[in-house]
Amino acid sequence: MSGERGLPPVDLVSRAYQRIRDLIVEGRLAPGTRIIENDLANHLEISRTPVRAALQRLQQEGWVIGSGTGKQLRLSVSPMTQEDARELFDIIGTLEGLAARWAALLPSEHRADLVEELRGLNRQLREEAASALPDPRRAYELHSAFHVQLVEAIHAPRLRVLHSAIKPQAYRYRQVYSVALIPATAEAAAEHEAVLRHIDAGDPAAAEQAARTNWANAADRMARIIQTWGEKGSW
Amino acid sequence: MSGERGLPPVDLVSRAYQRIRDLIVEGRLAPGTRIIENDLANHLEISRTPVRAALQRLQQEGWVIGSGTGKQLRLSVSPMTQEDARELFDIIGTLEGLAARWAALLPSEHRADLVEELRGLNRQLREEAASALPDPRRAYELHSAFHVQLVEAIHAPRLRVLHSAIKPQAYRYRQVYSVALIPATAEAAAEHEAVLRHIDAGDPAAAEQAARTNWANAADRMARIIQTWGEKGSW
DNA sequence: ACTCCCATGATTGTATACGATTGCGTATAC
DNA sequence: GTATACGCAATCGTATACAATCATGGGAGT
Repeated sequence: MSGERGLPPVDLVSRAYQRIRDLIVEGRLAPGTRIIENDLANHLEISRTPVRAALQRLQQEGWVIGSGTGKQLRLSVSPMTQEDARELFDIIGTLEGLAARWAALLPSEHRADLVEELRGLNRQLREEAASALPDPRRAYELHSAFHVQLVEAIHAPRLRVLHSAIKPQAYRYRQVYSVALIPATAEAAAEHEAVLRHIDAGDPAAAEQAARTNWANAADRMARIIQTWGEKGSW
Repeated sequence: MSGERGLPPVDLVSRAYQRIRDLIVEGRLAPGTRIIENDLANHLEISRTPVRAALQRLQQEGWVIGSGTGKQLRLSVSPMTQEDARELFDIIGTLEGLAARWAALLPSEHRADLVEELRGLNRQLREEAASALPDPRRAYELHSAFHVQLVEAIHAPRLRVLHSAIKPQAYRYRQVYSVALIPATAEAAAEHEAVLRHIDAGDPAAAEQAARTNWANAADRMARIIQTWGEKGSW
């Protein structure tokens, strides 16, 4: 997804951003946890400056939330609620719907290549889910790759930035209930296939609708599962 | 919209963000202009630290763009191009379409209040455009308020944040060609009215479609004007 | 005269230092 | 025993100092 191999030529704030985000996604920084710049800086073995920059970005993207009126604000990890999940999934569905629409408007040659590539990913996803011992991490990677590639394929910088900022937050929810979601992979793959079919046919409206339906269903599946809360992580 | 008349309890980075953004919107920092942290800090009479934080936020929102592979990156004001305008308007239309959809799903009482409030704004907008000496600033404010209030009305924090980050960038284009756009205000107001009618009727699909159409038409109007006036800063 | 190399300046990334504000604990007074 | 006030520790915002890297220009050599 991010694919940043190569440690030296990356500035500390990007790495801090990634690492803190991972801490949150993995649940090691549990929802509601108070965030102290100093502690994070110590944990990451860097100074407060890059941590601060990373935190500001995380705050703007909604990973951490600031309380306290303006001045002396305190940061904490954004809580995970059902309403938030619903809003999140709806927004992503809308954005990806737009991506699917644009994809269906590409020249037919590009469309064919794209559909072929995504069909490959989708097939791998199906196989992984149907295997005897499904690997949640690999399923996650394949699932994520499908959606990322779809947005990546159209040349739309702003949409790409938005999507890359928001979509991982859905995977935060997905991660928590990853085991419970494995059985639903087949449905998801089928929905993916529907999107691809409409893109292949060059039908923008249908492609958009299919993508939105996919995420709406994902929201439903998630809502059904949300019952027990994530436990606190120690780190 | 901004309306932060300088109470002391506002941190420097927020103020720096606002001021730099205003510089960009007003065109005093022209598209393509190279950005030097020190110069900005001197100009704003603060240190580099808050400027840096503000710049990072501006970069993430797409106001400034960073070039240079990873390491030693240089910032410059994002250029204004026709493709960018098109993408921007489409994205905003999609987001506001979602907002309109949700608005149409509100309890009918809330809907009535909302529609009434927005009708008021729309009427003021019409009057301003129809007056003998239209004030572009006031038209801008009213127009902006309409869209902001629509999104504000539904209780959707993430959508609100997204909208507040993206929409002002459309007004950057709008600002540049503000004079040329005045005659189009009547059309815009009519389209607004269509959105309100569908929200009032509680028809989510129609409301969403109307909002998207509004922004699609806005994109067309903008494209026509850019065509004749030329793009700024893409070179 | 042209080219190449080195040095100096400019610009950014990172760390640290300092002042201010806030929340909490404790001690004292009622 | 309880409540309030005072003080200290914790944390954050801002400034400044330092290091690293890149560009640019001038001088020397061919």
